[in-house]
Amino acid sequence: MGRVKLKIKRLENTNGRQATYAKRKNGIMKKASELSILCDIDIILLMFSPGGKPSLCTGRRNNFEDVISKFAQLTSQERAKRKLESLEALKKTFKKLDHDVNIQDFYGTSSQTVEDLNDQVKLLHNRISEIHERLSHWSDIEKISSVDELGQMENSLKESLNKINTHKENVQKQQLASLQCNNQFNEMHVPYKMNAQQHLQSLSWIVNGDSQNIVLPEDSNLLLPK
Amino acid sequence: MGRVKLKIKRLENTNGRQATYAKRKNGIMKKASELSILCDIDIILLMFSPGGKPSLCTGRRNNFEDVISKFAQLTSQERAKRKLESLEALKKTFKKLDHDVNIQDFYGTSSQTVEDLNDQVKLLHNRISEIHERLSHWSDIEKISSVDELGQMENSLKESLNKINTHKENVQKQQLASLQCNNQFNEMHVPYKMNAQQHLQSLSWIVNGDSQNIVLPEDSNLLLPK
DNA sequence: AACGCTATTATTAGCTT
DNA sequence: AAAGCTAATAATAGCGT
Repeated sequence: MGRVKLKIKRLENTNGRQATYAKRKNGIMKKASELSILCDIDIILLMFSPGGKPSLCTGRRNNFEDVISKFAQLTSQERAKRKLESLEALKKTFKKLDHDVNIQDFYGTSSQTVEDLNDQVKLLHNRISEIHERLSHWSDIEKISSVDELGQMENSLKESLNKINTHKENVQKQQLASLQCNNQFNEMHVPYKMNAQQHLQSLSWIVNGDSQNIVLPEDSNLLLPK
Repeated sequence: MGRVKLKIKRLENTNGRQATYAKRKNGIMKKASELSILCDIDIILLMFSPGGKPSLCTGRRNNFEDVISKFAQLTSQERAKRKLESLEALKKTFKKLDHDVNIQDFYGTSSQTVEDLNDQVKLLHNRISEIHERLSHWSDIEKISSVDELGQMENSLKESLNKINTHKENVQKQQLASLQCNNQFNEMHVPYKMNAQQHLQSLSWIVNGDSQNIVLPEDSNLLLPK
C-alpha cells in the first residue's frame, strides 16, 4: 500500500530495511494497541530493529511477564506431550543421521559440578554451531560457487520432490478412498488447536510461505528419505 | 478502514469483539510476518483471543524461546553486572585479610552458578531438540498425512530448486565470462557484518499500549552461537 | 536519519449468506 | 461461528526536503 506493490522478501538495501522498519513498526504497534483495546485482550508484540534495538508493545491488561507465563503454562503441557511422542521418532532420526548426539541428553542431566556443566554447555554450543554450519549451505546458496556442488544439491532436491509428490498422491488416494467408504472415520486429526498452530509455526521456519528461504542440512542423504 | 470510522475503545458486544478479533488477528499476523521478512528481524507476536485462545507469530529467523531469551538477557545483564561488582568488593576484602582463599573458586561458583548453568543447558537442549523436530518433518515425510502441508513442502522445494537453478546458471555465466574476458572481476562479495554492538550502556524507551514507558538496554547477542 | 506528502495498495466494518 | 462481499478508511513506498 504505497506507490508500488512491494514484494515480500528481504530488502537488500540496509537503509531501506531501516526506513521500512521505522514506518512499519509504528503501523504494527498501532495495530497491536488497537486490537488490545477493541477486543479487550492480552497481547505482546516484541521486535528487534535491524540494528538490534528492541521494541515492546503490551496491551493495557497485563505486563510482559504475566502474558508470557500465561502462554508458557498453556503450552508446556502440550509441548511436553509432543516431546514425549516425538522422542521415538527423534531417536530414529538420530540413528539415521549417524550423528554423535547422545539421546541420553534428552532425558536430563545428572552432572552437578560447575566444571561438568561448563563442559556440557561448550559441547552443546559446538553441536549447534555444527548444525548451523551445515544448514547455512542451504540457506546461503548464493555463496556457493561450485557448479558441481550446486548440481548435487539440485539433484537431491529433485529426489525429495519426487518422494514428496509420490507420498502426497498416496495420501490423497487414501483420503478419497476413506471418504467413499465411510464418512464417519475421516476426521482430520488436529489434536489440539494450539498444537496445530505451533505445528504451523515450526513448519514455517523451514517452509516460509512468503519467502524463498529453505533450510536443509548439507548432506541431504542423511535427512531426506530414500 | 471499513464502512465507518471506528472509535478505538472496547467493543461492548461480545460477538463483535470476537468477529473483529478474528479479522484483525489475521491482519496483524500478516504485518508481523511481512516485517520480519522485509527487514530481516526477530519478532514475536503473542495474543489471546477474547475467549482465551492463544495465537503466536514468530518471524522466520528464530523461534519463540530464542527471541524471548534474547529479550530476557537484556535485563539479566544488569544483574550479572551487579554480581561482578560485588565480587570485586569481596576480592578486595579477602586480599586485605591476606587470607589463603582461592578467589577463583568464588568466580566459579558465584558468576556461574549451577542453577544458571542448568538453565543454560536446558535452553540449549531445547534448541537442539526443536531443530531436530523441524528437520524430522523432512526426513519422515511418510508420517505427514496433511495434503496441504505436503503441498507447502512441495512448493518450497520447487522454489529452492528454482533458486538453485538460477544461481547455478549465473555461476556458469560468470565463469564463462571470466574465461572469455580474462579480466579480474572475481572479487565481488563485500561482507556486511558491520553492525556490531555499539553502545551497551545506552538506553532506549519503549512505549507500550498504555503510553507507559519501559526502559530497556540495547541488545547484545549473548545467546547466539558463533 | 527523520519528517511530510500523496498516489496507491491493504485492511476491514458492516453486511449478507 | 465462519466465509465472502465491497464501500470505506488506513497504511505506506517512493520521493522531496
